[in-house]
Amino acid sequence: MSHPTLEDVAARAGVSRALVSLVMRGSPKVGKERREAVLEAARELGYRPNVMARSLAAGRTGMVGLLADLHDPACAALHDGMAEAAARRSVRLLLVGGGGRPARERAALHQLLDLRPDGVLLANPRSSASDIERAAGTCPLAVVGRSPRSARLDGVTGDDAAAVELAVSHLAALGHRDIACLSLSPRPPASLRNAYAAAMRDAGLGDRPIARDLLAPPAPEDGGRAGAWRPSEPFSAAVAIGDATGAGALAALGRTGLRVPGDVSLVVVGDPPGAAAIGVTTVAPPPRELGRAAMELLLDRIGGERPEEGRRITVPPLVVGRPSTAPPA
Amino acid sequence: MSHPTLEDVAARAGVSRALVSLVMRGSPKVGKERREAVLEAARELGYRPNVMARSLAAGRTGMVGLLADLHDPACAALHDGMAEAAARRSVRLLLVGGGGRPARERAALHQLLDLRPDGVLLANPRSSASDIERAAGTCPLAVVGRSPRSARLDGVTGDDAAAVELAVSHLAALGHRDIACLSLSPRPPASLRNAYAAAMRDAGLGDRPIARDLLAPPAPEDGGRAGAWRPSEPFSAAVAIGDATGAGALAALGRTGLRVPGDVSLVVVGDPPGAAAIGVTTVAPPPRELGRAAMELLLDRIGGERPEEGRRITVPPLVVGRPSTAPPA
DNA sequence: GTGAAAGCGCTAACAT
DNA sequence: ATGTTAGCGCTTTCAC
Repeated sequence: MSHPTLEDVAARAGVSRALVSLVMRGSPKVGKERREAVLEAARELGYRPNVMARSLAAGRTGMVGLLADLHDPACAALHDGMAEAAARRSVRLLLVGGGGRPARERAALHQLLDLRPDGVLLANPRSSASDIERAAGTCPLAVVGRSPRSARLDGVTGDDAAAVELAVSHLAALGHRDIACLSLSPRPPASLRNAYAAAMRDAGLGDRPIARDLLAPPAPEDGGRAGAWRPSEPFSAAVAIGDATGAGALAALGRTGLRVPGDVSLVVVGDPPGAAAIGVTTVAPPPRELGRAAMELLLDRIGGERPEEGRRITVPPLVVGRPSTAPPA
Repeated sequence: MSHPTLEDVAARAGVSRALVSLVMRGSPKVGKERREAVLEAARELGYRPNVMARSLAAGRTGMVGLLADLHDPACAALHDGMAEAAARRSVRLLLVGGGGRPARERAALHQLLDLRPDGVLLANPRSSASDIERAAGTCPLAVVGRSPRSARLDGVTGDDAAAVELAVSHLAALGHRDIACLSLSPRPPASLRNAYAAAMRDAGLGDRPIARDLLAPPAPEDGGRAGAWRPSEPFSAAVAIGDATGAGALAALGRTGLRVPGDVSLVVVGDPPGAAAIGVTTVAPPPRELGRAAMELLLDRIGGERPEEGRRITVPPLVVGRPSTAPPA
């Protein structure tokens, strides 16, 4: 028999279906005698409860859905943290791949909600605020990675400003004094500019404007040849804000004769793909921790807490030291 | 109403439940009039069919489960290929994270099977052959990434020997003549040794033994200082077999004065984490293609095909050229 | 074409 | 402590 049912087990153990159901759910009010008989029969038959049937009857599914982009390298650690927290409360974690594009994510979200999970976790969602709010009307929901737009939603995020400060103080502690700050964004948020300036001040250093690129193009007389790029200002270390900026900074440095970390130390605020492989120091909230916190928020809500205001958790950043940082030459 | 049911829709449209069910499943034998009324009512109510109830009644869930290790960088592309093939047949793809450790994978597999998916895909499974076979007894199953032990199971894999040959011929085409071959494995499979030898012969070159390390330690008189490692044999290019070997080779080259690709070109057979970020040329089967093929195998089986012998698909390797390879100096 | 009736496998009162 | 009875929301014969 490929899929024995509760009834099969009951028949084999010589008891009623309800009794088997109680045993399977570990009810304390079943005699030791019968319990063992039931367990024995179930084992012999290779019985496994049908989650669908159970959910339908119970009105809860016992599972939490995660919508995430598998291409995000932090996704695995995020999932680990969630799985860990879920396991502690014996909740099953199911993943559907959002895949980045909003249209695909929307479809995936629907697919997830159709399963009637007890709750939903959205990792770095790209969906519209209204889609997310509609979903939240359907079942408990928490957002991780970005701040949810609606104030009623629970969310777990990192703290970019704290990360910038930490990056600067890390470099300062290493002995750097000329610490530049890079951002691809044409106008970085004031919070980040302030964080950089404040951290430099705290370290007793003077800040400079946040730049999009610290390397001036080769002078015409150089003939534009590779290797002729030079720093537009002297600096021995740089903080690149954001994954894209980090990648760009590395590429830019690669075009110069500048060695990392020999000539310049580099810290990326964020967690770009391949950071570990490339050996670049990063400052970011540990994704595992983000996941754990989000799952806990969600489980609280599933457990019955229904605060009017969404709760927000901020996970402090951590420095992951890699070979791209060293004391100045 | 948070979750309107079929009945709610029926009431609103003034028809019977069965009629709504037919419409929802796109049956052709419903009058245009009533169909539109039903669709309208469903839309107004925001009706979404309950997958659980539907599966329970229909005896199929319309979903396939994927068990994969999210930490595997190829996982995302694998999933994309599967999702693409699944979407064409309107099957939902659900992921549960195996997480590498066999115990955890075992639990995840059970969790997946408890959902009664129409089929299961195992990506690089570490589970025991007996666990896998037991699972295959439960529902259609296909293995991707490794060859399934049992001959009765469907499987999709790459072709390591072909990849080695392709790597060698790629380097030969670039103009390399001294092409070494590295493997961390103490005794690489004969198929790989032969593939390397054959490819060298085809290129009109002489092969050499596969080595675990091509860099001799510094001679004692050097005082063991970094940068003193030297090639134990002259070579201008190397093929590293396997992710771990690739990482090791890069690290080893990093300890020397040897530049990549200036002094030596490197090709990794496999797809180590961060290969793209690091800029190392790889030769491997495109993971997306592996996923697509596996899903198609599975859907055939779900569709009713039940060949006695498991079917095997081999996806040919592809060269992904990156900066670690260049013509010899 | 349309509706009524019988489950799918399980849980959760409610009896006993 | 154990069995009985209704459903959960849907699909699927089978009559009309």
